[in-house]
Amino acid sequence: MVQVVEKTRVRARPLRQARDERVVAKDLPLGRILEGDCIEAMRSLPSASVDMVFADPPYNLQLGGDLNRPDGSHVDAVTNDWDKFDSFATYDKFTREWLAEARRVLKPNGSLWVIGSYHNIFRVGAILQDLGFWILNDIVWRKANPMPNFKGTRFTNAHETLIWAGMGEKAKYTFNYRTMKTLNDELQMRSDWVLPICSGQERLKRDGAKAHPTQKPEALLYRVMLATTNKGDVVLDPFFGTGTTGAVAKRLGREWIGCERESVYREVALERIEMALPLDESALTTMQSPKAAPKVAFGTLVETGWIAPGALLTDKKRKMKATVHADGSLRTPAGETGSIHGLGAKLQGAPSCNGWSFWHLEHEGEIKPIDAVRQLYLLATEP
Amino acid sequence: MVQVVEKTRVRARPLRQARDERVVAKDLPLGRILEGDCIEAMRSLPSASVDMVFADPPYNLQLGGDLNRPDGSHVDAVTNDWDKFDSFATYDKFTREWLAEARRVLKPNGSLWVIGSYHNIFRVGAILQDLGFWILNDIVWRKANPMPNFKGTRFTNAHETLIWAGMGEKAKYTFNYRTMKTLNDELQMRSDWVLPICSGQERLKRDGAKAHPTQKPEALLYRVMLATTNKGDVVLDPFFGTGTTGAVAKRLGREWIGCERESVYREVALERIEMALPLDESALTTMQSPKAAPKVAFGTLVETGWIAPGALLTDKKRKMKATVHADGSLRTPAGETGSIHGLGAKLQGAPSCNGWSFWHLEHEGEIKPIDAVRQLYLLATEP
DNA sequence: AGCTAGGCTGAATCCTTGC
DNA sequence: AGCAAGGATTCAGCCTAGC
Repeated sequence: MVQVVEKTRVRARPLRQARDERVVAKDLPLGRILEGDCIEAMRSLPSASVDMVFADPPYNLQLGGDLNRPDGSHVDAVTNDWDKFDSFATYDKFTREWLAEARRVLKPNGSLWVIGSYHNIFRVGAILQDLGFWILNDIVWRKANPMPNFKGTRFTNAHETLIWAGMGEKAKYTFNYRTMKTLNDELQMRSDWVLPICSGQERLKRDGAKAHPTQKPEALLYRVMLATTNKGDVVLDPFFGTGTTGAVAKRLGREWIGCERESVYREVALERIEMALPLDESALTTMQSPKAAPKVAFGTLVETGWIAPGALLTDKKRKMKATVHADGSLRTPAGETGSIHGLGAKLQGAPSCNGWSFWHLEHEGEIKPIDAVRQLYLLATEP
Repeated sequence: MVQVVEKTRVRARPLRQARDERVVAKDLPLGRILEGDCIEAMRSLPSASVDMVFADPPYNLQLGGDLNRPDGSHVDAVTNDWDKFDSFATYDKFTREWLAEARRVLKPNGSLWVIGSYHNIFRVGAILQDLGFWILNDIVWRKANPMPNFKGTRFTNAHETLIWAGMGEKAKYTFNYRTMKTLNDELQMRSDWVLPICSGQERLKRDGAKAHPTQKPEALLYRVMLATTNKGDVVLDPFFGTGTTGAVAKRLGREWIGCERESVYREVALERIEMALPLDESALTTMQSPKAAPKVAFGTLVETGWIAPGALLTDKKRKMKATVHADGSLRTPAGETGSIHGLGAKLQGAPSCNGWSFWHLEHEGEIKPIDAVRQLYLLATEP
C-alpha cells in the first residue's frame, strides 16, 4: 500500500549551530558567481554553510588526435585548456583540494553530487571516500541519444556516472523519497536515469557556436535537486559553467552560489538565469521523461537462454529455414547469414522485414512467431 | 543487407613470442580451479600467458565491525577518518596485489574485466589506472529486476559497474564489433546492458539455500566473452566462485582457469561446468571467422572486368565525376587522379573517405555504390 | 497548415599495415 | 621508429528547407 507521507529527513541539529546558520546565510553570496579558481573562491565561504554541492569538474579526457564521422564531418571535441592535466597525480591533487573545500563548506547534514565519466570518476570516487564522504548511491545517466563510436573500436560510450555522497556514515541527509516515487509513476526511482543529452533550444549558443562544450541538461539537475534538497536550501556549484545549476535552482526555489573562472561562461550564465522563470507546479509533469518502451534485442534472448544457439527457425509455412548462432545471427542451409530482420528480407527479396513476426519456432507441434518468446521474456523480467 | 563478417582484430606479435606462447599453453592448468588465495595461485602461472581476466572481487570487507561497535562514547571525526583510512588501505593493498598479478599473467594484447558496486569500484578503477591499465569502457549492468530499497532511504540500487581495460594506451585488444552489433539487432552495442539478475533454474542451490551469495548471470559473461575474446582464448577468473566464467567459457569454446579459496564453491563449480554443454561448431562459426572477409581491391574488379576501364563514376548526387583507369586509379575531368579513397577525400576536402560507398555507377537508370559490385563479385567467387 | 527529406551534432581517451 | 597509404566506420533528435 502506498503511504502518502513525505519522508524527507528532518535534520536535528544543536541550537547553537542553527543560530550560526542564520548569521552565516546573510553573509553568503547567494545568487552570485564567484570569479577565479574554485578552490580559492570556496575558501571565501564560511564553513558548514551550504546544503548541497553539485560539481561537474573537468573530466581529464586525454583525447588524442582528430576524430571524423564516417561521412567525413569533424567531431567538435573538448579541447579546452581547463580539461588538460599533466598526469593522474596532478589531477588527483586538484581533485583532493576542491573536494576538501567542498567538504568544509557543507553543513553536517548536507550532501555532495559529482558527475564524471570513466576517465575521472574512479579517481574522484576513491578520493571522496578517503576524505570521509559516505557514498549513498552511484547514479548512471543513460543517455537517450549518445554519440556513437564511429570507428567500431569499443562499446558506444552511452552513459555518465554521478556519485551522491553524505558527510559520513552516520550523517543524515535529505532524500525526498515520495517526490521521486511520484516522479517515476509510482515506482521507486532507480539508480539508472534515462535522459536525453542537452541539445536543441536548451543548448546555449554564443555567436552561433555552442557556448560551452559540456552543458548539462536541466532535467538532470532538476531530478538531483528535487531528490536531495528542500525549498530554500543553498546549492553550491564549484564548476558553474553556463549555469545549469543556477537556472534549475531558481526554477525550483533553491538558493545558489557558483564559482567560474571563465568570464564568458559567467556572462552567459547570468543572462540565462535572469531569464529563467520559477516553475509552476503544473509544468512539473512535463519534465518527466516519457517511459521508454522496453526494447529487447534478439541477441538478448540467445544470451539469456530463451532461444538456444542451434535452434531451427522457419517462416510460417515452414518453407524457409535458418539456424540460430551464438551472436544472434541466422544462417540458412545454403549458407546465407544475417540478422532476423536482414535475412528475412533477403530470403523474401523484400526491402525490409520484421524478423519478430517472420521467423517462427516449433514447440510441441505448434509453430509460434519468435515475438511470442520475446513477450514471455518481458513478462518474466519486468518488475 | 546484413553482412555477418567478423572484424576481430588480428594481433600482430613477434614470432618468438608466439612460440613461447605455445610452450606456455601446454603448461597452463586449463580447465582447473587453483586452490588457496588467488594472489598466491596466480603467482604459479607464467607471465603473459592468458588472453583475458574476468574478476568479481569481494566488495570492501567493510568497515563494519569497527565502526558499528557500540562503545557508548561519541566517536569523534578523527578516529572515524582513521578507521576508514585503515580499512580502505587494507582493501586497496589487496586490490593492488591481485591486479598486479593479473597484469603480469596477461598477454600484451589481453584485456581485463572487473565487476563491482559503488562500495569498491572507484578504488578498483583508480588502482588499475595507476598500474598502467588503460580503461576502454565502463559498462553498466542495468538489472532488469533489482531488489527494491525497502526503507525508502535512497535510490533503488539497480545496477553494477564493470570496467574493461587494455594493457596500456597503445596496446591492442580484441573487440568483436560485428558480433556485438549483430547481437544488438544491428545497432552498436552500448555501454549500458539490460540483463536480468541470476535467478530461477540458473541459480545454483546447495541444501536448499543458494550456493553463492553473488552468483552472476551467465548472460553477462556470455556477452563479455563474445565481445572481447576469440575462440580458444584463455580466460582467467581469480574469484571463481561457483564458476559462471568456466561454464560460459566451455559453452563458447574458450579455455578457462579459475582460482577459488572455498572448497564448497569449487565443488559446486566443477559439477556445474561438467554439465555445461559446449555449443556445436556451426553455432559458433559466424561470430568467429576473422578471415571471413576476403579483401577485394578495386583494381581486382577492373582487372576481372566487373568494372570496365573508362567507366564513369559519380558521387551520389552526380556532381563529381571520375573515370576508371586500367590500373584501378581514377581521374577527374580536371585531371586530378588518385585511388577511390584518396580521390574521394581530395574532392570533398575531407581527411578521409570510403571510396566504396562514395563512388557510384549508373546502371539502367539506377545509381548504385560501387560496393554493390564488390558484393556481387564476392558472391560469384565464393568457394 | 502539415509532412518529408536532408543536414547537423553530441564529454570520444575511435585504424591497420607495410615500408 | 615514423610515415604513407589502404580502407572501414554512426545513432537519435532537432532544425531547416522544400513541397
